[in-house]
Amino acid sequence: MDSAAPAPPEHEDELVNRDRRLAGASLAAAAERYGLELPPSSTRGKGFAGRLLEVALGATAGSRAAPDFPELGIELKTLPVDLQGKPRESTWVCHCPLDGSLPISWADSWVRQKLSRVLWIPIVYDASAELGDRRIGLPILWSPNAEEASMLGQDYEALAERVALGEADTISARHGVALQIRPKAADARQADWVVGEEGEWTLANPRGFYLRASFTGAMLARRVTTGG
DNA sequence: GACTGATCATGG
DNA sequence: CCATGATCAGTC
Repeated sequence: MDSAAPAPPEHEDELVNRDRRLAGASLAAAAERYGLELPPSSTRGKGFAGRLLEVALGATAGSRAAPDFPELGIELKTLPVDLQGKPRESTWVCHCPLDGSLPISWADSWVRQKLSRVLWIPIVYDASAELGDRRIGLPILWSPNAEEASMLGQDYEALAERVALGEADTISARHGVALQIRPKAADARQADWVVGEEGEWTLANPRGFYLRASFTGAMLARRVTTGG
């Protein structure tokens, strides 16, 4: 049942206030409130927190390639953190095409668009917590400041250059200070046709862009300790 | 404990 | 199948 799901928020304030009312709730409690079944384990529940918050906050984009709140231009991201508020994981941003269609410049990139305005919702838990015991934290509405945009842009353009040179095979998660490229697929057997170093077509594992935990951690620390 | 590569679920 | 949503789990 999704009868408890609200209509899309019309203003940023409304969106943020909705999450403030959810803050402190466990995922189990929030799931019950919105009529979602709690997955039987965290392994089977990857992505559950994100889908739950989409329902709870009235996101509309579903699985389409659009912001979660198209009218507000806001992307919703849950961010798993430990009890000290430190990110436990990197953050998925978007697919990284290896077929020659990836924009070379940061200004034209989908990564920049996706990250231009993000509502971060911390999911707070320690290592022993079951999925349902993880708690929803206070939201942070974020846009990259000059320093953050500069870091992201430099990483992006360095990575995009490697992709453009057909060095897909040599791209690993080791590159990039804030932004990295990692495998992103149902399993390692999945493959896409990509342009190789000699311009030939070869198969490679699908990749995506991720934000390193060190980057989101610094972002959170700045926003929390300075008040915004 | 951090980090990378691998993997799980849902919907169109 | 491909996009969305991420976290797991082995290795460094």
